[in-house]
Parts: sequence; C-alpha cells; structure tokens
Amino acid sequence: MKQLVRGERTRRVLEAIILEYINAGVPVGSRAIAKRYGLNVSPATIRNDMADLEELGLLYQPHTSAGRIPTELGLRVYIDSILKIKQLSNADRERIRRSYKGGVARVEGLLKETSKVLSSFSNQAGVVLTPRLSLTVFKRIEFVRLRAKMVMTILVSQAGIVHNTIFEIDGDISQEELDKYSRYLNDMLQDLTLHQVKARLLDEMKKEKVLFDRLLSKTLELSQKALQENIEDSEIYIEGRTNLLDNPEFADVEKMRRIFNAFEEKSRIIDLLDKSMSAGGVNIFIGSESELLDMESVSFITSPYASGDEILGTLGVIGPTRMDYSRIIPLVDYTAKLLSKMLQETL
Amino acid sequence: MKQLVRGERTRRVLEAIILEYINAGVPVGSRAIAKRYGLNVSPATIRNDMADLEELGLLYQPHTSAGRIPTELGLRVYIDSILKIKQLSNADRERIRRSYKGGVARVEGLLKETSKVLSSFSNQAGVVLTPRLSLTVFKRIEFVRLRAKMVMTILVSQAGIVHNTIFEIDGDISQEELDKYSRYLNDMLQDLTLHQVKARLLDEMKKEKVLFDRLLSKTLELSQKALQENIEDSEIYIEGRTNLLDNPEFADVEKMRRIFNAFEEKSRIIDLLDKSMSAGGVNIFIGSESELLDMESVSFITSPYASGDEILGTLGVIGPTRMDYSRIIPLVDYTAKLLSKMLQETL
DNA sequence: CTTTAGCACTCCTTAGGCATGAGTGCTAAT
DNA sequence: ATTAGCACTCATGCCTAAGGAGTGCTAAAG
Repeated sequence: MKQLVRGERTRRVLEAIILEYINAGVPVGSRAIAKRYGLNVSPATIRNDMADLEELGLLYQPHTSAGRIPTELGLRVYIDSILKIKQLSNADRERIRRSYKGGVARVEGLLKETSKVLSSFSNQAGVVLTPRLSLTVFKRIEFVRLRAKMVMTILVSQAGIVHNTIFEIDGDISQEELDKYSRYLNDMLQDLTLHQVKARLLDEMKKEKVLFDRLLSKTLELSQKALQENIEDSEIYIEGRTNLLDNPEFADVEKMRRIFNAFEEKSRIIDLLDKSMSAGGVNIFIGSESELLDMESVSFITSPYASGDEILGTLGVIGPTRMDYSRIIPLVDYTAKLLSKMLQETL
Repeated sequence: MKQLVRGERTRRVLEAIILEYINAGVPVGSRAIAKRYGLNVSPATIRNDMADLEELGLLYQPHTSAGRIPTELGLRVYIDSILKIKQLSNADRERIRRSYKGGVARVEGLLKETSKVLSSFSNQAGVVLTPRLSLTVFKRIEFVRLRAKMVMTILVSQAGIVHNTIFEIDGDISQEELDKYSRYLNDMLQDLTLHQVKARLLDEMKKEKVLFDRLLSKTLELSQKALQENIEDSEIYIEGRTNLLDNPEFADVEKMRRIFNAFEEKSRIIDLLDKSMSAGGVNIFIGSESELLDMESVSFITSPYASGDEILGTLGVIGPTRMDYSRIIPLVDYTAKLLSKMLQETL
C-alpha cells in the first residue's frame, strides 16, 4: 500500500487533510493546509499534490469549488501506513479503571458498564457483544419446578454467565426428583463447552436406547429441551447512541434514521462483531467495508475480549468515519484487555 | 370539566380539530373543519367557536395567521370527556396474540417481545418495565462456587425471574457445603416476598448471635451478601425508538436529541412507569404532565401488568402528544391483560 | 523538472425582495 | 346566532444578486 503515496510531502498533505477533516468535518482547502501545517510551500503546490491524491482515489471533492475530503480508501491508507498508534497515557488508563466503580456483581452488569465506558471515553457509541453461550464452558445446571408441568432450567457457565429457559413437560416431576437429575448432570458434564455438552447428550441418548435406565432417560430428555434454545445467540449492549447525534454528518435526519434502525435491528451489527471475534487484536471497518450496506460514513473499531484462553466476545466503538482513530484505537484495545483481565480475575 | 365546553357544536369543533391535528400534525384552520366535518356552518362560525376554545385554554395559535393546535389541556379534556374508547376488534386481538410466536422460553424474552408488540402495533415506541425483584415471591436460591472464594448466587422468583450476583467471600467454601446452605434456605424462605426474605434474614441473624449455629451463621452471611444488590432496581425494555423519527414534530434534531437522551438515561422513565404502577388501569400522561421536564410534546400511555394478584410492572407506549389515543389506549390495555394472562398461565 | 504567483471560473451560501396563499379577526348585514 | 366580506398578518417558496471559498490552469521563476 505504501507505494500509493508518492512523495514524502504528498503523504504529509494526506495526513494533514485527514487530521483537519477529522477535526472539523468540513472539506478542507489548500490554503488551510499550507497555513496550519508547517510545510513551507504555497497553496498552489498543495493543490498539485491534492490533485495527485485525488487521482489515486484517496481524496475527493464534493463539488468543484469545494475543498477535499478523504475517501474510505484514503482513511484506510492513513490508518494502515501513516498513523502511528500511541499508547494510552497512564492517566487515561487510570481514569478508565476508576470508572468501573464497585466490583463485578454480575457479568451482564460488567459488560453493560464496559459499553458505557467505551461510549463516554470515545464520545461515540460503545458496544459490547455478549458471549455466545455455546462457546463457554459448562459449570452448572439446575432445574426448578415452577408449577405443575412447568420447569425452569438454569445454566451457569464457567465465565459466570447465567442463562435460563422455561419449558413444559408431559408429566409432573417433583423438585426432589429434578434435583437428582441436576446432580447427575453436574457430575457428568464438568469442563465441557456447551457445544460439547450438546454432543455428549446426544451421544448418551443413543446408548440409552439400549440400557433403559429411567433416571438417565428422563434427565437427558430434560436437558435436551433446555439446550435447544438460544445457545447460539448473542446479545449486544449499545450505549451512547445519542453521542452520534452530535456529529454534524448525521444532522441529516435520513442518515440518522438509518443508523438508529441498524441499532434497533441489531442482528446485522451482531454479525459484524461476530465476524471480527476470531480475528485477534483491534479491527477497523471503515464505512462500506463493514458491509452493513447503507451504513456508509460509519466506522467500527472493535477488539475481542476473553477470559483466560477462552475468547468470549467483541467490544468496540461505533462512530462516523470521521472519528479520532488515534485516540479510539488504543482506547478499544486497552478496554478489551482490561475487561479480559477483570473477567479472568474474578471468575 | 364538562362545563368548560359551552355548546354541543363547540365540543364538536374541538373534537374535529384534535382529530385533524392527530391526523396531519399541522395547525388546522376553520375552512378545513367546516368542509370535512358535517357541521353545516360557515368557516366564520367555526372561527368564533375557535376563539372561544382558545380563551378556555384548549387551543392555541402558533402565530397569528396560522390555524389552531390543541393545547395539553385541550387533549386532556378530549381524552377525559369526549373520546369514547372502543374495544379492540377481535381481528386485532388475534393479530396481537399471534405475534407472540412460540412459547414463553424466558420471562425476559417475553417482556422484550411485548415491547416489540407494543411498538409495532402503535407505530410508536413500546416500553416494558421489568418486575422489581423485591416485590416478587421467593422461589429458590442456589449458590455456585465459581472458583476459590468467588461465589455466585442465583435467585429465582415465583414469577420466573432469575437474578444472579457474584461476590467474594473470606474463606473458600466447597460446592457441597454451598449446596447444604441453599437447601436450608430453600426450606426456610418458601412463599415469602423478597422484601420479607430480607427482613426474615435480618431477624434470624439477630437470634443467631445467641445460638452460635455455624451452618446457620454462614448461610445467613452468604444470603445477606446476595440480597444486598439491586433488589430494588428495575430495568426497561424500549423498542421501536426509530418509529418516533417518523413523526414530523421530531424532525427538529434538538427535540430528537432530548428524547433519545431520556431513553438513554432511563432512570427518569423508570420513575414515571414506577409511579403509574400502583394506579390501576390505563394511565395517560400528556406532555408536561409526565414531569419529565423538557419532554413536552411527548405522551405516555401506560398500564400495569400482573401475574395473579401480584402486580409486577408497567408497560406502555411512548409517542408524540399528537398520537392516535383512540387506537393506542385499547392496545395498551389489551396487551397488559394478555401479558398478565400469559405470565399466570405458564408460571 | 518543481514551485509559485496570478487569474479566471465554478458553485455554494446567504440575504433581500416579492408574490402567494392560508388563515385570522372584525364589522355589518341577515 | 350566523354569515359574508374584507383587511390584515405571517409563513413559505422562489428568484436574484452579492460574497466568498476554493479550484485548475498558465506562465514565469528557481
């Protein structure tokens, strides 16, 4: 990618334009660059460089007599080969750590808090994808008889995630009997991922057809029902949506609506975050790269988080393509690491 | 209130203006009323009535040469003494019932689904306040040892609500021992509300100081910790925020921001819904009546829902003051009753 | 070959002016 | 009590003109 940018000055001009643009959000002209960035050349020279950059597809003009705006490609080049990512200052780290007031009372709460932290430190929207249950390690299962024929299953994973399902059964079962089942399962399923748990249960069921063990049979039936639902689903917590309203590019109500619609649907955002889960480290999606069609002018900066070796989910920041990458990239990176540490330490 | 409106025709004029206004959202003039509502009088006559209504504070003019818009008081009078609330048609009821596809897999899911139903049938935002834990009846408690010194408590209430808390303890405790504690508590606390549970535990603790029963002592300590947190908190599910964007009165970005900010903060909306929980039946808050300052031009229509005798929470619709009350009031009413029925039947 | 000054040109933005039309209030007649 | 008529107000849309930001190009200078 580097050879795209010809001379050293031309690269500087690109950087200057992007910085200006990120700052002000309006097309930037040659005069402003010549003045504010100590390049010691005349606006006319800058204009020549700009024309070159435009030819390369890194800049464009909204109309003839306007300044230039970086294209998505321009931002990509900037992020990949010009921007040097600073570490977060110690003061910032400290501020972030402190904003997690109190301990970890619930994993859900911790995740929600994290999305708030992301949003308030970035001044954009913060988002956290919750762990997909099927990837987590089984810790405990419990059956509760709610009333005749209605049973609730509670599933706890190693990472401290709790999931419950309510379902109807054919014959009534006493709580004492349910307890027997759960004790049995808790012994059998230790240290398997829920994915494996499901497989294991199917396996046992096949064997069972021969053995005719009533306890086992009933147990398997119940746990199957409990696991049928939403093992593969994730949720997301989004905070700070309204921060996006402050960005002038979304003053247009139509654009706003599109973004807020995407927030409501969620599934497309979940897909995107899911995809970026396996790729380690910080991921950046600029505008249409995210393939959330009709979401041009929106960027995602994401990073997976984990507990120990277990990658659990993704977190990140959603903002206009014109956002302060140099600040937000390290923010996302640090927050992901901090969350991972907190999850591992307390669970 | 009835004597506020002088003649029968004058009342008709008020009704006509409100209907027109609800429909179109723009100030309505005398000509339109005279034409479209078969009052058989000239615009001039209507104008006289309008002037009267304005004097009574039921209408106002945004500026001299504009038509009239109902004031909050005007809407209040309309709703209280002119509007006759229709029942929902059987077809509508059927459609609502069908939109709860599948069974009740989780109470949380059911509530979230309900807010979606409210939003999609009203074309406004739907909101559901989750049950406050302290008001629900204790069903079961469970302790899970996550790792050394870290314990998770899972609390299940009669209504099928599951709540978990993670906390640290001084010395490590084995899972077997934790199981003993929970069995003990499950016996002791049957059929109490969590509020009572808390009191009961405090009570036992006092006694215990004398008795020195180690099992009891440890048990009480744990459960105290578990109950310290968020017993009094509620959450809300809001769906269909973007529907509000379609209302022309929120085309103004500033107004939008205020509303979406309120959605993000939530606490003020929770307070409002909480307040309307005790008042039975459908509640209507028009504009500034909601005391959510700076939320003029927003109305709430709410109704509590229950499981059996136990009032659990509130649900409702949030929309512009200019919304179709005659449709939405019965919608909220029916949905609350339907949800109550579903909660009772399955739990 | 690169840089720069100069200049014509484009096109957005803003403000003012004007016509239009919706809607009112008032008066006088019915 | 109702209505027709009329003068008046004010928002809206449209047009034009002025101003300004910024460009591209050319020709001269380094």
